[in-house]
Amino acid sequence: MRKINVRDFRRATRSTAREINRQIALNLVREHQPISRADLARRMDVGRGMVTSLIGELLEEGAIVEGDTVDAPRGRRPKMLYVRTRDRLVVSIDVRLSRTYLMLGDFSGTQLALETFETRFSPEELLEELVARIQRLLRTHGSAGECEGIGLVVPGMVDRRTGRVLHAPQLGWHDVEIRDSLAAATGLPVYIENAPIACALAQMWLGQRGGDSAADFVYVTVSDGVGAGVVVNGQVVRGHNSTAGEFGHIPIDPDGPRCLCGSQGCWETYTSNLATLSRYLGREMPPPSEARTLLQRTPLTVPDLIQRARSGDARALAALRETGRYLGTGLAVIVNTLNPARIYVGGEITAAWDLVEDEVRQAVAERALTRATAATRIIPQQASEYPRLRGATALVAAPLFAAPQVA
Amino acid sequence: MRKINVRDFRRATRSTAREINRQIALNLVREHQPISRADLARRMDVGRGMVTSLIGELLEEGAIVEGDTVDAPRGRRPKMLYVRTRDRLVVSIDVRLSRTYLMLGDFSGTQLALETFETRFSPEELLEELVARIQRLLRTHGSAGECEGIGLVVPGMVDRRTGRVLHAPQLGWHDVEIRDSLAAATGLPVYIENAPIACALAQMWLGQRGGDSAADFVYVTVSDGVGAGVVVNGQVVRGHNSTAGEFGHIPIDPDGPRCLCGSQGCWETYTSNLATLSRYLGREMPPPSEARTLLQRTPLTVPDLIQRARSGDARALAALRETGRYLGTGLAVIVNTLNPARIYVGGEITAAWDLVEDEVRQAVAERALTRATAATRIIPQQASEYPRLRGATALVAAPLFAAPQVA
DNA sequence: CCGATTTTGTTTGTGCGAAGAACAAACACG
DNA sequence: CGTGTTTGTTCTTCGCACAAACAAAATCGG
Repeated sequence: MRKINVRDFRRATRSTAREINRQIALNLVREHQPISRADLARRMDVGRGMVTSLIGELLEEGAIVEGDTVDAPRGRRPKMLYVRTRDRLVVSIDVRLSRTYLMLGDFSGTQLALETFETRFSPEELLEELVARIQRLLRTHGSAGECEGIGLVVPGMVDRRTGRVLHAPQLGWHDVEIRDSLAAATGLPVYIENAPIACALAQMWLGQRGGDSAADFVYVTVSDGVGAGVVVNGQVVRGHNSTAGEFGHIPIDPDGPRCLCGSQGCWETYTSNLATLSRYLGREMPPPSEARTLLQRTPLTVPDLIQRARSGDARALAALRETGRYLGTGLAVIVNTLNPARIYVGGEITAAWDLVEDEVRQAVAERALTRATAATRIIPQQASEYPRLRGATALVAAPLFAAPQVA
Repeated sequence: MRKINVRDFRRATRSTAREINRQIALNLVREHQPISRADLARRMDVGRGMVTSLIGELLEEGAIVEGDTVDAPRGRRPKMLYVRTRDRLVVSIDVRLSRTYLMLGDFSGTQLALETFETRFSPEELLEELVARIQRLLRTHGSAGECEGIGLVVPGMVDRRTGRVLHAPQLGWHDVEIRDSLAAATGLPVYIENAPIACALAQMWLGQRGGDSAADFVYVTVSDGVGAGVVVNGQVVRGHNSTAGEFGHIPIDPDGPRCLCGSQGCWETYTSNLATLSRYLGREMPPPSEARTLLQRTPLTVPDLIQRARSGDARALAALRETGRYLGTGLAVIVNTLNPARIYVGGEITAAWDLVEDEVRQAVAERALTRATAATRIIPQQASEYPRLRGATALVAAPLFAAPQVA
């Protein structure tokens, strides 16, 4: 039950019904491919005639392709339909504190090429490096298809309308323009988004097919900072100023460690990678001013810590478990306030999920208000799946499959 | 950018475009009434012919009414259009811990009759009492119009599909069926919802016209418990198990007072009415087991406390201010995680808003992550406006104005 | 006072696309 | 090789957006 925005609505025109049905057909193909026209007609509850007409348009504009005819028990054998993905390329970029990842993939998220380089903190230098590498990638792999766009994921808040990076503390960026410059330099459409939201989009659009793609879920990223991408009613929550999802700074303990945000005892100060490492090293969470440099210089990483825990280092295990417990405490807040169908967790700690899962679950269960919410599925996503790069891909691919905006 | 749910979609049919445009026209009338057909055509960017046809249908089914012709500087004088509200009645019911409120009003929320009685905690007895009173109300005021439905607001979680009250601690209800019984006994459609969500709906649908009805806001109710109704992208957030919005139990201090929920230091234990009163009385927050009875027996109420504060009782003022500060701490969580355009606050404490506003604002500003979010408008809604009863009215009225579900 | 002008509201054709029926194609089976 | 079955196409009907012409009701200017 949505309210119509009387200041910004989209009236139905002659072609609106067609647009709606076209997108439904496209999404049904995406979800059930390979699928025949007749099957599609049954699923959409329309005559086969209309499907022929819809599919005809989709074929013409190259959104889907016709595959081979396939065997059937009786009657004429159907020609199968597929979403065209293989020759539609996407450049996916993940800018992180340490390194920047650059991937060339296709619409389904399949990786064709992957390279990384040390992140330039100056937006101009980063732009220059990116443009050069993108052009080289596209020259090298140009035969594989046409590039439909660039997805750019940054660790910070992004204004979706203007494309400006409002605030990215890890990069030291404030109100930085990069989307339009990159688009101008490459001649390709560029989509920019903050990391947790992009990860949520990837889950929504590139999650396993037939997999119960929930309309209500949260993707929590735990790494240098802690953030979340929230999906409600099948839509990403961006908020009024594009800054929704900042769960990293919910208070856990008013007397807790100082946080970069200026407050004390934020969730982040208990569950970020730095927090976990500090716990292991037996020191206090370092003061915010030293945190960033320390993070870049320290030889020990969370994967190292997990390695040690697995090798029998009891203190490493304890440090991870405690992070798990605090992680659960924060997740309980999400569970109670948003009641998502599931929570996906991304970040280095997921590599140790078998070690910390019990702690996380228990902490959630302790604070969850109902039995149903206490049982909320919490699903780790391994870093080896490159969730942020998949998110960047989703940024480009998703708009072509989204429901048309109506009313 | 919404994802189409391939398991539950609504295909566009011949009449879909008409439905969409009909609802848009209806909502434009609602927002800009009195409005002429010609003006409507300009706002919708269509020919006047189509508006004539749309309005013809809406008039026929009684959704809108034609008013008098009105003066114009030049040309033919337009006939003004209005949403039909005066002779469309709604029974609004607000079940609270102490008393139950019963209102007969019209579609615009205008009150025709209001009565209250002591809440029966037994669902059967409550149902009986409600049915008797509703029938009497409708007999007495039957001449004013026809009743279109009953809106029922309860202090607890409600499953919207089944209409069952999942959990209402204040009433001691667990998985109670009342919607269908009430519908069967009265022959009227009954809509049931939990209080904060209903208040949010009222804000969305019955908020002042021309008032910037935001698509992203949160309605926080502070009274015996603390809850919230969250609106994102113009839609209420109910969550996967209809339990979203339970902000009352976000942790503020792990060493804080025990809470009814079994945890410690929940927001509720610092900002509920009981918390404020306990603070004034100089005692610890009472243990959960005694809380409910104490709350019903204590002679002192929050309005009393506000009265004392205004009369110069410094300790009363301090207690209220501290509640304000904690209120702000919790609101900051909402501001950072959901980034709403505004937050509405309802509950007894709003009567002292001038006394506590500074504390609230400051606490929010301290923890808000950006300047924009720190400036999030926080708007008190006085209890004298009966927000929950207005919410009950909105439950009945809103579905008739909602955007048609498409794709 | 009467025609020109302006604005509102209705009516009337036209074309897009859903709805459904009829038809053609492709295959299995006896 | 006919018959039945399923897929895919074509064709007709009808609702509704779209646009233009038309009728109605007011002001204005001579």
